Amino acid sequence: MTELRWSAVKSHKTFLCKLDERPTGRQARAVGGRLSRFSYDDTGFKYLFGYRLANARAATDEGVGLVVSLQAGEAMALPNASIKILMCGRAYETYSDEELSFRYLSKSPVTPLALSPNYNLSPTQNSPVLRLVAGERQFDQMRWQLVPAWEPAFTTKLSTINARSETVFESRLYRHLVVRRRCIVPLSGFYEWKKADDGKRPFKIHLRDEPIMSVAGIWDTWHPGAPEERYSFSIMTTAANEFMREIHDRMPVILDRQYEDAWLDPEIHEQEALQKLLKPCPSSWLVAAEISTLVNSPKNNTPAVLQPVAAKSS
DNA sequence: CCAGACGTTGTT
DNA sequence: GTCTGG
DNA sequence: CCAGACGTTGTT
DNA sequence: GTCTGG
Repeated sequence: MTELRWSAVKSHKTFLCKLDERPTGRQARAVGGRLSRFSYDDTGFKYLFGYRLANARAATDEGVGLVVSLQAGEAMALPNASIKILMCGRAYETYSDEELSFRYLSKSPVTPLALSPNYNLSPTQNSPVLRLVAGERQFDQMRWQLVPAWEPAFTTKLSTINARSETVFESRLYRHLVVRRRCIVPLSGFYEWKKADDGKRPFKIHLRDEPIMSVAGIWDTWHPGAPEERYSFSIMTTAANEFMREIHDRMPVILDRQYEDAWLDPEIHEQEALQKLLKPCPSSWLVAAEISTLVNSPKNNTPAVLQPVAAKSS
């Protein structure tokens, strides 16, 4: 029997351990901790919550998954264990219809988008997106998190809120989109969380000299032509520039205004030409301010989210 | 041929 | 839908 | 990105 | 921990 002591655990939490051998129900029952909510199947496998079942079965080649919950400092004994412990975007849009139209269409809004400020744009929410339709710039509301056309429902389990610019031309999922379906996501700014000893500290990042940044994106149509037709998009990411590296090692691709036309033009297909646009913007374009953790919950959508906290050395 | 992946970020 | 792996 | 859920049987 | 939802 090997004993584990979870001294690092600060509060009640659930862990996934990986065992070389499956504990029997009796042993597992005897070890203490908070095991009252396990269930069993008829082969003696032990589960906590339904989806753990799949994890446990999938792991049989390398060991068996067992989920346990312990209080801080609680110990738990496990049989025959060389135990491995598997413990292992957000943005804001405060511009108006008018500001958006003058910035990108050089005119008043023809078909108003009826925008209201979003201080906490989160994945799966809609955002106005600029693309070229029949040669004309056009805004449409699209869902942030690209849903591939072949998904049976307008949702996906894939992590498609971002697309890595370094590999997007090789990606089975994205490569045909980056060649023909590019778009611009107009953001007032975006948020990043900086890891610190005391947890994650959120920052807002925006352009120093412009109220709106043009973020490179790709979009797709789900069930094209059908009544339930929907649009969705993904934001291109790249390595952090020197400025952003203080906060995070990745950042969105912010386009130079002179390259916006090229990025939107669906007739441009050459990878080399497009790849040149997918670079980190100059550090001098950006400013950042630490904000409160109010931003953490997507439910908080008020101007207070943008309020800087007192300056602090980092 | 069919089955299964297709993605990102961050952490160990 | 399209590609890779078995 | 973060927040929040994550389960069953039987009984009231 | 993993997964889903916003």
